[in-house]
Amino acid sequence: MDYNFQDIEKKWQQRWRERKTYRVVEDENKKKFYVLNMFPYPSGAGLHVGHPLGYIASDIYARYKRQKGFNVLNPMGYDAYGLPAEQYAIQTGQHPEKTTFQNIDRYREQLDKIGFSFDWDREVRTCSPDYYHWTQWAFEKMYDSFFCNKCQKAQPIEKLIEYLNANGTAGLDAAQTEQLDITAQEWQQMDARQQSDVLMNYRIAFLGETMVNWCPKLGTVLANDEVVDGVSVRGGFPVEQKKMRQWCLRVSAYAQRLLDGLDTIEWSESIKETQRNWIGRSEGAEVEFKVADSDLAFTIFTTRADTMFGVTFMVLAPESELVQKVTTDAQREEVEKYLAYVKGRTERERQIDHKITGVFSGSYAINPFTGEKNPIWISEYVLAGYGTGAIMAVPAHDSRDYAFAKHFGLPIVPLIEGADVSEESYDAKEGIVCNSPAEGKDPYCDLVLNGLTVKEAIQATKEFVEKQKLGRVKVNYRLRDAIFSRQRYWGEPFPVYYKDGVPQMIPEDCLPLMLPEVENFLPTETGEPPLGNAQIWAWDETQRKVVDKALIDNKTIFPIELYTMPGFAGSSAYYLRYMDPHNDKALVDKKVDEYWQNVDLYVGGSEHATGHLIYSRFWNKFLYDYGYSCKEEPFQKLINQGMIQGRSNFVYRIKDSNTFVSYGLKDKYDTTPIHVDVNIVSNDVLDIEAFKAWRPEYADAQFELENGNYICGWAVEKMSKSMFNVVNPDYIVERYGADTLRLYEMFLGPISQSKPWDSNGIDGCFRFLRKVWGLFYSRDGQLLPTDSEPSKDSLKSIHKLIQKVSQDIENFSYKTAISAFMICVGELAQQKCTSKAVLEPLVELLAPFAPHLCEELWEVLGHKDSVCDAPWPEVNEEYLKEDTETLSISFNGKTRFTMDFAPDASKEDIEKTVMEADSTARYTDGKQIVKVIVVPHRIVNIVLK
RNA sequence: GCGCUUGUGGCGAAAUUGGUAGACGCGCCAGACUUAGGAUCUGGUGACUCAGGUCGUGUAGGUUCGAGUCCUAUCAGGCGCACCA
Repeated sequence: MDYNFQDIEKKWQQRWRERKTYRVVEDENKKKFYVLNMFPYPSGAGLHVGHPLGYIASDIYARYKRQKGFNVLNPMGYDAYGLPAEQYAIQTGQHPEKTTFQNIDRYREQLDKIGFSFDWDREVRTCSPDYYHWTQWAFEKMYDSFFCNKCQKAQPIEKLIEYLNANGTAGLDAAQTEQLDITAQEWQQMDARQQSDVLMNYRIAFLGETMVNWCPKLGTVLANDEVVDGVSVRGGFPVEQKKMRQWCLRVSAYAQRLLDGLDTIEWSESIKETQRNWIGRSEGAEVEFKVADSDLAFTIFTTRADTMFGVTFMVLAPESELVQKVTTDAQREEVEKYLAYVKGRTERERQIDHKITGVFSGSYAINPFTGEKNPIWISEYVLAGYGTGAIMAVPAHDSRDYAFAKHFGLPIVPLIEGADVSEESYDAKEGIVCNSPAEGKDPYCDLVLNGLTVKEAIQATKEFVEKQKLGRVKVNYRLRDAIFSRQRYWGEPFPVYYKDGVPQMIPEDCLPLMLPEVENFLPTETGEPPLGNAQIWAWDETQRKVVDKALIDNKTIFPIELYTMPGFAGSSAYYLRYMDPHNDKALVDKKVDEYWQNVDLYVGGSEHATGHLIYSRFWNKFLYDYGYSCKEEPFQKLINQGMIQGRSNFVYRIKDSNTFVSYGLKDKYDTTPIHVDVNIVSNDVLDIEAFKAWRPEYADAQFELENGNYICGWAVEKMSKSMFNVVNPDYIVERYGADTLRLYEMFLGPISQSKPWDSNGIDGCFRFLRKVWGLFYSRDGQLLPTDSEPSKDSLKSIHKLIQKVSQDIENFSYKTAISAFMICVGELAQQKCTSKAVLEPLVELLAPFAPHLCEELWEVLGHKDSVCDAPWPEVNEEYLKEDTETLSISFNGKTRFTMDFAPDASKEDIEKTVMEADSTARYTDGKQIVKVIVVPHRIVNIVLK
């Protein structure tokens, strides 16, 4: 009987649905295991074979863990807010919700065909109100919090208010936008609006006047990780810098904890490193410089405190507020000209060409270490957003300062013994310091650095700075606060209304604030975001509900926020919601959260390293501070699946003709390569009839063949519609079955590596499953399994397999596990094994990989329950033992001969026997054996003299 | 520039603490069965070769009885950050 995968798969998918095989409930008697995939954005194109890669990998692991006796949570849902649906809505007027739901249905249909063990009762959609209820709730919590630097955690804003009432900002150590200096009395005398502004400076979700990445084409702001090379990731439109009042999240407050947490989780080194880079911690010192002949002073940040004596000029960022203050009248005209030039340069231009530009301000700063006057320059090479927006320039030991100094003819003073700075700066942080003043010689300070190493000098200078109160030791981070507003329709609305311009949160018990209906998804004529088109969009404080905005009276009825939240809002805590998706009292019940804890295994692409994977760690840490999440890190182990690229096929048309030549003959003619749909090519052989039918213009095409076949050329490219290289999983499922697809995707190569989709090997996986089938049914449909005693050989084969597969799954080496299956099944077939005692563990082991087939075979073996609850077989070492062990005897790294030993022969026995063996002399040219080394893997090495 | 990472047959790739390099699959070759087929099954398949062997894991050294694996240098590809002081 043939392996009829179509019937089998249909049958079991239906049973799983009916029996709710994959439903999971909290069970205190079982250990939990939480497996999660990054949930997909349901795009209109549907799934291609790249999408399920990670899902299959995690599904195998989930099923394995379940058989191991764990209570496994393996949920799936949709990241349903997103730009494409909105763009489509703008073009067609179709509501994004409709498009999104259609796409979700399509995804679901495709996913169901692959046989995943998802618990669909736990599905979440970020766009559904009972989900975004908790996104809004978290936002309100962040609004009502500040970050205490001393205790390194979020605290209720009331605590801050209490503190301000008692002390003002004196001694306050909280994460803040800018340093404020307010006395308790001043605070108490402020009106509501002023107090609101002060609190904004500390809130974790806050309104900030910040430079944002504004994308005019998309009509919205973008987060830093949504901009690459000065253009938007989505669409590739130019992005410019613009100052806007925006909602922001104080992610930077958590920089240190985000960094420290990396040491506690099992992620790949490369992705941890990417996050460390993005956080960009640097230790240094802030030093205050006074401006000569004025009351002004400013602070610079440096990581090279040891170079204080090599400062020859200062540089301010053009955007710095100090620029106007330090510019002298004589220089004003030139400075203004320069500022205008900088303003005209786009972010992109600044990133691409690093032109050396700048202007002298006319003022001088006094080096607190030497009393020397250093000219203050203004240049775009100093960034406003990093450190203090001002630097001390040490041209001898910083290449950028060096280039600037050379360009403008400023002095260069080397400070390290033997450093030659005539051609380039000496940037390395090593060597012995010189040129600092000798002891007692300097009227300004008695710091002696000469003779110290750079590292020692940095330390000594930092201590000196702290002691003399010239500044302070400071840690700086590159990580910026996240901009949290988007000028779009299709996103979570902010639960915020404005009373006299002061933001107010909609009461927690009135959430969710539902996304209003609009007629038009474009910005309004007055330039408001799309929500400006909503008519029913005002908050009535007395009725506590949303009302028509015509009623706004600014007494009890107020306008609601028009911005919506960005894409990462909904994806930042979804893993918590899966634990308790139908709870309408809390994001997740405390008890339930304590059961599931956090995600044990998270699978997804590495492209989210500086986006989602930072934001959700931040979000979770915030919730953790309040005890809403019981684990500080959301994702314990992370596996990054590689991207599946497309493998395009080409046909070669002779120029100005309708004749196509096979790949091997193309060089004989002048040909043009043309992309051909990979779905009508198999093993690079073109299906000529299908090709003729593909496009009307090819209907009467002529072909020049090689050995009777038309061979296509190929190339690895991005999988995309325009290259005709998109392989749809439905097609593979139809032709080979879901189990073959699952097996083959895992057989393609290591999960974490990017690789092209290449259907050339899929037959091998299909053949393997058919061989498995062949162990159960003979060709004429007879059932083969019997209760007979298994042979020693077959027991050995299967126990070897148990050992190997168990190890490989734990290491995510699915490919080698499948190889082991192939070997074992080959051996069992050869042994004509029919014993249930062997076939049963085989089915148990294979079930995570090929669940449909194994359910069927499990039933064939007489079981009534589902194979997912079958126990994971245990290896019995007894069966693995050999009767005799053949040892290879080698010297000089080569095997020379072999000898047989009992498997439990001792090392000494082996040494003795080899030493005395007659055959030895034949191979050793009469040389004497001086040493016999017994090593694992049946190898004995002898040393000759 | 800094950081991370990967280099093994025609291809995708295996290889426990250093221990028979190339498992397994694809492709290719040969054979079987066949009223040629993109079917199935069996065997072979790193390269040279005087047929005994020799050489082979990007390159060059080193440690070792023994190196894909460890060390040093170097080359090439991929990814991330990048005027971050």
